[in-house]
Amino acid sequence: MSQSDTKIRILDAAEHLFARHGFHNTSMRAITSEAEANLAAANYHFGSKEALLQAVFERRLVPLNQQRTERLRHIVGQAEQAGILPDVRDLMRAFIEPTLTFRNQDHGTRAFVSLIGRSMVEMDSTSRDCFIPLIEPLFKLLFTSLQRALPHLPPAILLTRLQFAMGAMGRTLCAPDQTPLQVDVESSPSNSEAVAEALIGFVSAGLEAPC
Amino acid sequence: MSQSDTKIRILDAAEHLFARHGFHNTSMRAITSEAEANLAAANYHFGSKEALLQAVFERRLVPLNQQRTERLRHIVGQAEQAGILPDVRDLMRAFIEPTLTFRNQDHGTRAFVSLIGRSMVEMDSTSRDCFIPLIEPLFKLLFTSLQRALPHLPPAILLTRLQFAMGAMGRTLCAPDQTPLQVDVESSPSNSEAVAEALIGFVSAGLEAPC
DNA sequence: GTCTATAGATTGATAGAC
DNA sequence: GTCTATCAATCTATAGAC
Repeated sequence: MSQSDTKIRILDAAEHLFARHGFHNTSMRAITSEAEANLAAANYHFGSKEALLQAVFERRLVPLNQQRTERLRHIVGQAEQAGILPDVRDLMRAFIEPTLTFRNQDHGTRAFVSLIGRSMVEMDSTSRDCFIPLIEPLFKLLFTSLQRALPHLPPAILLTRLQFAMGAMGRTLCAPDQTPLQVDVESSPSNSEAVAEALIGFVSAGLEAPC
Repeated sequence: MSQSDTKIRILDAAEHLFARHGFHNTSMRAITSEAEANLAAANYHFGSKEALLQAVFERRLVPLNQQRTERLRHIVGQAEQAGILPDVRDLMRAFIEPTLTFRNQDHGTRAFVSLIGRSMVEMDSTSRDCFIPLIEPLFKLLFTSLQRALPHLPPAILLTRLQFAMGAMGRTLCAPDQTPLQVDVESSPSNSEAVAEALIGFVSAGLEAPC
């Protein structure tokens, strides 16, 4: 075959292991082993470990971010047409919800969303060098859209609050099921939709808080 | 000398490098090099790399958490005595503020606070095994205190929201100066106090949001 | 495109002299 | 307690047969 599915199996395995253990704590051998492929094949297809990470990001993040961009533009456009301010909750939902919907597609996208969450909160330079260029235009669009929704809020304050929101969101995407700090509680919202709605409500309230 | 300061220099270097590059991306050689100590000396004093991480956590986190515990207990006690509900902002300030105050003491504590932030958001199992047992009792106290402040809120919802707050806080402690996703903005709140107040306002608004 | 074999560097940890 | 020297394991990446 001209395009072997080995390449895809390696991408899937890398996605899974980078998400679970992080970039530096995942070896090429672990990836090719899980992919049932050869170590040399991975370097043949991708060139290096870092280039493999880049490929993992690009495969899914480009279409996902396009979807989010369109939703944001639509909300801002509709509000402009109606002569009203865009709604903070609508904007944050446009940014957050596609990620969670994406998450529920299959095991691959599920792992990918964890990787996104990890990349949003980690400081690791390798991951950030791959991730930030792919997310920055969308982040700027979100920022300017929120400026329209909250015209009274100083931009510097908005930016600071948006960083808080990214922290809350990143941690949630990274480990949505598990409760990292356990507390005895009957039941926590298990399904993604409930967590997403709770997150949207939380960050919207924080963004809209009085100054 | 019976207790060489080599041990302390190694602790300081490990604290700094673990905070900046993470556990797995920091080598024992990098630590001993920065500490101007010998590789074998580090293993002599601490036994292993993981035990060194444990020692880094314990040195500062135990007194810091004791201070936070006392502040939380004081707020709950005062409210109880006055026959009113404790205030969410006061509770979150008691949890967050000592960390930032601690941060401004010297370069060592500054690096340590970054490490705490990193540990709050990362999934890495090694760091978590060392960190979680040290923070869990305090986290449970914060949770029960917030339950008193927000008696109408279902515990499961409160727990979910508290996880969001931990994400926002962890990311802030991890990288308070730098703006990971750059946006052109005149000036963002540079000093720790302003960021801390913004964070307290953000998470309190999120916790108090209607259900 | 896929494999074996291996180069070349780096890792955590330890033995043993002083 | 501190050092040199080194072990054994692991890592990324590549050369070369098929």
